[in-house]
Amino acid sequence: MEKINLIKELSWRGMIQDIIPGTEEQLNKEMTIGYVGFDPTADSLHIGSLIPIILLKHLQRAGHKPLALIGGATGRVGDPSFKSEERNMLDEATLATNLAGIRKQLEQYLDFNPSLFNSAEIVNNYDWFKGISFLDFIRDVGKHITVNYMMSKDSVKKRLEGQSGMSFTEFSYQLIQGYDFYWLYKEKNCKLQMGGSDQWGNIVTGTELVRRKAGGSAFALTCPLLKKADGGKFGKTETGNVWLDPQRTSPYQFYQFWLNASDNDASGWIKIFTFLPEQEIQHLLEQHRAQESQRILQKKLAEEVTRFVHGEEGLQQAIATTQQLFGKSDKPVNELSENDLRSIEGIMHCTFPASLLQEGVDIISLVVDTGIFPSRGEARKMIQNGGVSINRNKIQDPQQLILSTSLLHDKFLLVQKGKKQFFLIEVQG
RNA sequence: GGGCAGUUACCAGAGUGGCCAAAUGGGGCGGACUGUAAAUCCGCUGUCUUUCGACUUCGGUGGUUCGAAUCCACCACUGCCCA
Repeated sequence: MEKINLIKELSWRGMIQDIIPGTEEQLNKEMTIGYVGFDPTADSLHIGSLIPIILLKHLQRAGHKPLALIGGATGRVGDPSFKSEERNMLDEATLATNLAGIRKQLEQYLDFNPSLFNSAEIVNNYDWFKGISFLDFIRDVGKHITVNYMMSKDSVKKRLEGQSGMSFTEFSYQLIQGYDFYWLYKEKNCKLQMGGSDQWGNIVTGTELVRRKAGGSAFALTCPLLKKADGGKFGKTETGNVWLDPQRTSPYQFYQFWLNASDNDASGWIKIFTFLPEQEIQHLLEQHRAQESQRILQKKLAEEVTRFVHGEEGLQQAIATTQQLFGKSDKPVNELSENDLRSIEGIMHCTFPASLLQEGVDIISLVVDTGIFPSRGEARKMIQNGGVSINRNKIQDPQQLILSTSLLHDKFLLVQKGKKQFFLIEVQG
């Protein structure tokens, strides 16, 4: 395998925000063990965690050994970095399920084959923290770092200036995370930590501990935090977070998320979230500029990331569904075969008693009884705003009756809430 | 322990006895335009309701008043300053 220069690779992709001098030399010198921490805040990772995963993946591809640290201990405390308020602490049971879920996911994305010289590994910082007493910790670790140093961190300063204050628990967080790095350095010869730029302060505390307590040198780099070009939060859709777990976010929804990227976002994201080589990306960018309405970038981006996360099969499903829902939008809906309708993956299915349709049901009752809308008032408002369609026909009149003659293949109704949220009602009985 | 300031809808933040379901901004959602984009414009944004309207909300609990987010008392929480 030809040697990839990790730093060069990451920097053309725009994935380096801060880097400790000497990191590149260290990586060129020897096979280096590097780690990234994952927060066990849910039992699935979401696309925000995709960046750390990709960082590890790049590390592995460059011939170094990736460690994924799951924060079993730190998850109990809560990272205060740039959050305006203290986070809820997780109870032990939730934490355990979350850890298991995340572990399973990580195993899909990194190569854990133990015969590999640089096989990935998962570690849980609870394993080393559970044996440390508070006294030991403040004596052996706290001793090396001054409060002045800790307070000078931007993440801490912000909270001290803010309205909500900061508990000692949160303040200690950087020491705990710093100790992780020290422990991994000593026990696993891990010399590199990567993470989002909001972690920079915590990471540097770690390298500081390695230097003062072990007399060694440790390295680090951070990746810019992602925001949408319009300043919005990254990774949200109409329906909430975008998860990696196909149970929570179907491959179709996942694919749609990327497909909906704005031009500005897509050009940055394609470098970060795909492994395509520089030349190919340059080429795509040019193509896209030439014919913006074709959305070449978005399509490629969605394709690559969906394949990475959900595999070829998930991708094909997602594309098929997309074409059924959007691709034929100028053709009449009844061209969709029964099979097409059934195979539409990732949209919400609901059922409705057939008998009621014989008489005709008013649109509002239909849409509320199937759970598509939570209340009649809301459904009415949405219809009055022109936000509801049945079988691709916009409903104009909130009083409108839906009859069984509207059914596709005598069974289905395709309901749209807004432009992009689809529901398939199947009549029964 | 003492002094001061604060607690309003998803967030920020006005409101200081009736005109308050509560200004404004942001966010969210929908629509138009477009390329399932961005920008722009328009509508909705406490709950229920076809309309009228009904009901619940301004940290908590009591009180004053015909009437309280607004006044009073106590409690809780938060921030700042002093010890």
